[in-house]
Amino acid sequence: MDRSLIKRFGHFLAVVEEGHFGRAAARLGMSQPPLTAQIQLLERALGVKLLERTRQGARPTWEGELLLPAVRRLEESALAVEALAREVRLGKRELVTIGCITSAMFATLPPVMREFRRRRPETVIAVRELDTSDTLEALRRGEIDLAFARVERDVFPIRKQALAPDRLIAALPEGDPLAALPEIDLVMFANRPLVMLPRAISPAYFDGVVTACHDSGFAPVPAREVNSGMAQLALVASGLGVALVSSGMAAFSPPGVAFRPLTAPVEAVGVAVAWNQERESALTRELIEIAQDIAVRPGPQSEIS
Amino acid sequence: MDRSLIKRFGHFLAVVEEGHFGRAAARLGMSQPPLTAQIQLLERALGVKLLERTRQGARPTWEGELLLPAVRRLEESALAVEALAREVRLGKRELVTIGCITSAMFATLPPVMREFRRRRPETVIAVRELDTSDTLEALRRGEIDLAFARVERDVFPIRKQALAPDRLIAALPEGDPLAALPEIDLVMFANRPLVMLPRAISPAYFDGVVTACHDSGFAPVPAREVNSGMAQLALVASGLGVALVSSGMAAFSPPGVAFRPLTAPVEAVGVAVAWNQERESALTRELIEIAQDIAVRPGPQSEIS
DNA sequence: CCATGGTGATATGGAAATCGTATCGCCACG
DNA sequence: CGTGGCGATACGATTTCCATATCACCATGG
Repeated sequence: MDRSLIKRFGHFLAVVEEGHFGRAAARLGMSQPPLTAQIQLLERALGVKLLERTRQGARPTWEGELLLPAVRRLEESALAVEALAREVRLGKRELVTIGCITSAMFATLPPVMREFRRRRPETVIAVRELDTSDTLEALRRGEIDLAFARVERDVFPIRKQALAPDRLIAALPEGDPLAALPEIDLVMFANRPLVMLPRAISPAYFDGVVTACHDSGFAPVPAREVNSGMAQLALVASGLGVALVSSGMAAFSPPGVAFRPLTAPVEAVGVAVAWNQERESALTRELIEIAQDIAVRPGPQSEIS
Repeated sequence: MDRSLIKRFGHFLAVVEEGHFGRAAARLGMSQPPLTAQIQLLERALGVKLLERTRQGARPTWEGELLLPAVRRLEESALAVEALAREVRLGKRELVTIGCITSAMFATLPPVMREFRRRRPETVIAVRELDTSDTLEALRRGEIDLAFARVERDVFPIRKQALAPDRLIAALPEGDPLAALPEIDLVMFANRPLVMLPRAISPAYFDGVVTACHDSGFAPVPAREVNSGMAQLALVASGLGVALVSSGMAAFSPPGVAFRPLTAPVEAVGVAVAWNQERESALTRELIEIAQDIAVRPGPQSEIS
């Protein structure tokens, strides 16, 4: 979208709230004719008639009503940015914060935490469950010091160290005929709705799934998008589709979901330890070392059985 | 805020993502000098320096980093409006968005989803995993239409209908001596570090835990705080403490965690269905009715066995 | 030490966008 | 039927934003 339009959504909101072009114009500190013109430009750009002009003033059309909540959220987002900028304009304890994706929560994280606590019992560790893209963002901002996530490559200033390879497995609703099989040929998913995480959350996961499907000769049929691995499995449990998930998710054994290996194993980007090289500290270096040591010689806890 | 600024946030994002004014300008279809000028105007308007210019390019300042999440949300809001306008232009599609806390993801949600899908197969349902406080916020903002969360009471405009009572159970690291017991007397937790969710995330949970401990004659010894139920269990699995969790969390069977009932049952605020009465629709009313019907006569899926 | 190249910044003129003002078209209402 | 109030059109003025030319600075390599 041409971002110039965003300004005009403010105009649209003003007219809706006032129910009158003249009063809305006054509120916006402009005269009525250019306001009319701006609204007309907006309607042309969107290809949607937003306002019904009547002798008694203006009110939103049905289409305008549908857009209103989203336009209000846009307005609220703008106000939130403004408020935050004001706060920023107008200010850390020996604490390490680790961000961790859900699928690594019980395989990668616990052994690292135990070893670190053994070495430095006095250091406080906070854990935040985040998705991969959120971990990158949080690392950049310094909200977390370290992350266990599916980071594919270094992106300055974020560095990563791969810990172990991973693979995708199939998740189906219990009772699904395919669940009777010991393993799944991916081509069986060709006509099934596939519940996926958006690419923005984990590009490595998303691209891996799309590639695997294409390699099996079909394009994935996207079902609903969700915002977390748990929501993804919940939709599978609800019978709304099947999914490809990283093997770590099987650790949760959620009710209503059956996991099956794929006949032709599909590699996935494994969990890596990631950190911000511009915010490196002795603590983070030590945690990285521990994570690497544990990856080299895994204990029983880090294996799926 | 002058809404003209919003356009410039897009410029800011482009520079952050490219790390280079020239490449960002190319991406935005403009030349580099006016982009520099626009960013400068934005910085002056906000009174905040957003970018650090170096010989290697540009990267966000600390203040810029702090604003980034809000700016990204603004961008997402703009994209959402655009996408919705496109959908509206092409013909209406019915969509319902449900927010759900993790512990209700596999007990409360799936039967409701199945029944709703049976009745209205053409309606699209989106699911978002959120914590209780986030669901209230999302309901107010209209980002979700309905929520399954531990909402204790109505807070205008949010209404809630309790679905079923719940209780707290003990979560201990496997191998912990107490895990050998069939049930736990809560007083045994008196000197153990207790991993808890912050009160902001779920006041009902937090107050329930504190009350239960006091009723057993001790004050809880707080261990680390976490941002999600999964992170909470991960810390338990890591041996960093014990926890009291809602019975729904046992559904996950995470490795390294043993669940035990409490000798004296402790009631917890149960999952409720919540909605925004100012945004009620036929679809949300139907979902509420389904949830209530299922709560009155639960099927096998909604019980912990 | 110095020349060079690449970064963002400044200067300038022109095009495009947006505005205010004047006025129009339409029609519900008295 | 006249009138007044609504939004729309027309037009010139002003502001905004752009491309281009060039500059200032400095890390880098010879």
